[in-house]
Amino acid sequence: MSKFLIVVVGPTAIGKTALSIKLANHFKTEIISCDSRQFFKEMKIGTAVPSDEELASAEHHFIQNKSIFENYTVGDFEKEALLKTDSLFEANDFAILVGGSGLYVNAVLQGFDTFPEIDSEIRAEVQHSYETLGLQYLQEKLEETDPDYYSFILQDNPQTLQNPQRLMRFVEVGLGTKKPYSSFLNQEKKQRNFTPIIIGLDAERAVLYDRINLRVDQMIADGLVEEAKGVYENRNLNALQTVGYRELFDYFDGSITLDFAIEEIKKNTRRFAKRQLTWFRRTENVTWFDYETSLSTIVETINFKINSQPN
RNA sequence: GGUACCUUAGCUCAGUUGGUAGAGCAAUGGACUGAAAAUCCAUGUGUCCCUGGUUCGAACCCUGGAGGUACCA
Repeated sequence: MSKFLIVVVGPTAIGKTALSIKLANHFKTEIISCDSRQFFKEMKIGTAVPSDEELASAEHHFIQNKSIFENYTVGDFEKEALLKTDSLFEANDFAILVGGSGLYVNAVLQGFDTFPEIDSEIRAEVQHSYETLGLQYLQEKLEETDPDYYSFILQDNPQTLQNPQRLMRFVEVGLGTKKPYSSFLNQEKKQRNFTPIIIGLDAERAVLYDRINLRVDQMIADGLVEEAKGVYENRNLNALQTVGYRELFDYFDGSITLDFAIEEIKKNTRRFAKRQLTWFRRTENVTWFDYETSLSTIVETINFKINSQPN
């Protein structure tokens, strides 16, 4: 029999954790978390990791297993997550993948082309050049190191030329490998030894936003301010470029009030949820459910999909 | 009850001598292959409180009404 990865996606605060635990219990299997911030053990309250009770009611992986001081990337996650699915599928026909980080879900479902490791000094150098010379430096450097890709972007997706973060990646690969970034793209597709079944959760926008606002208030009540204070001195780390922390850092700086910071956290979480929806809406083969749909309805759909698979 | 002021986008408000309206915030759509809870791009969504009138033409002027705020009773 083939192996099935049941994937639960959707915006933040929609109820993915609760559903994934029910599914794990129903299919008697374990959960792989696919959340780019819940890895970090220093960030517990602000990333809404599952509660102790939730963690006890199903086996979770990739929760609170890293430190913000590690330089953990989506490429690392891809490798580790695939090792985990392999080991789970040795004993089980099912595994659950749950998370709101679209890029990380993609990493598991499709994978990326493989790129050589880029020296951290080159990365820092590109960053520094951008900071001193501006966006134009990155655009020119891309045109120089990868003229084909530059004109492709210019024609196909010109907004990317305004995006320093993406351009820095293209340039650091170009400089670090002495080969064009695009020369690493479109390698042969990697095979996956499982069939994904993707479940999307959504709600009316007003309902979702109410849930977000309530959850932010709950995080504050649970001690998010203290948690953020504890990592304040490391605010420049990648992991801390995160909704819920940056706004509080501004409060610690004295540039905004606590009340304003909380409102900003709510607003930025709403915007984050909207970006997640944009990502998952364009993901193929997602079966969407309202967040209140019963477990039995969802399980029925999953079983139907399993049975309609050609063996 | 009287007097004054107010009523325009989801909110706060601007609106020239009368030519069917625009800012900020909020919001919405999108892109995205190792920072992704990041980063970037695009977008004004309207019974101008209602009614009748003046006018070629009313958010704007006039009548009457409704709601709100302040002060006086």
